[in-house]
Amino acid sequence: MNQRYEQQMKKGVFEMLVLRLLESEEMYGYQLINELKIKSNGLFILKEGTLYPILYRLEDDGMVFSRWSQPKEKEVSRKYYVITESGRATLIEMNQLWSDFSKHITLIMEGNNE
Amino acid sequence: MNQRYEQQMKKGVFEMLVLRLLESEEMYGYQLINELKIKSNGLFILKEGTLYPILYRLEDDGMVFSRWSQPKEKEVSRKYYVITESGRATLIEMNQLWSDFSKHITLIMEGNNE
DNA sequence: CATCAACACTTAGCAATGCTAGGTGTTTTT
DNA sequence: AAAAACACCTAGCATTGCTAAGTGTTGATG
Repeated sequence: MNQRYEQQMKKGVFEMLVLRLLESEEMYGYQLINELKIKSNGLFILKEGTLYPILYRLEDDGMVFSRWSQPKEKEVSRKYYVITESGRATLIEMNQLWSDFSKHITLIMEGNNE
Repeated sequence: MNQRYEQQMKKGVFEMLVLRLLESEEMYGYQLINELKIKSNGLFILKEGTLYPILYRLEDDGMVFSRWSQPKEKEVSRKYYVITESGRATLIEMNQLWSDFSKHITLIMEGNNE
């Protein structure tokens, strides 16, 4: 099938998923990509050129804030992202919205051919 | 919540939903907008500027073809869209993909905070 | 019967977002 | 020493939904 459709379906949930991962614990960019890949069983593989702009947007919107780690000898400095109260509140709403959507979509897709 | 997130979530399933409606019976543009609105309980309201480009894309991709109705006296001519074999096959794949996505997303969203 | 809403289709141009493809620099593996 | 992996950044492109405009018809409203 056309790869385009697959990509389009994935769009729109990336921000929610990233925020969801950050709800559990603060993470840095590269880590988020790996965690999402693992947790989604390889279904959601974010590209760096996709993730970083998402993080900057979330930060602009006040959903997260970032801090650079203080690396201990022979460690790279990493930029950690931390979810804010506003981010947690938004995540709850996103989750609700998602439940609604998926319920309705499933209904339409499985509906009888009347 | 930011309206942006809502819109983004809806993107990506519009084509699938339109194709699903056309699977039941041929329809014209305006009709599709109303049917989707009713079937989704007002959740998915396609704008004309969104739907028509979708239909043209589906047609370009060979998922549907269109025919103008021969209006009987005092009736407007309407452009009906009919799903093709290729469209039916793609719809099956889209449906499978959607099931996969929603399953994984729900898992991540509901997963324990480990 | 004039006006306005609803029906029905079309499209140019804008905004948002994911990706490509490049860049920088560090650490680990080979 | 070289290559791969880690970690971050970003300009520019492609796709897609929407705004806002246009055309023309039919039906309701006063």
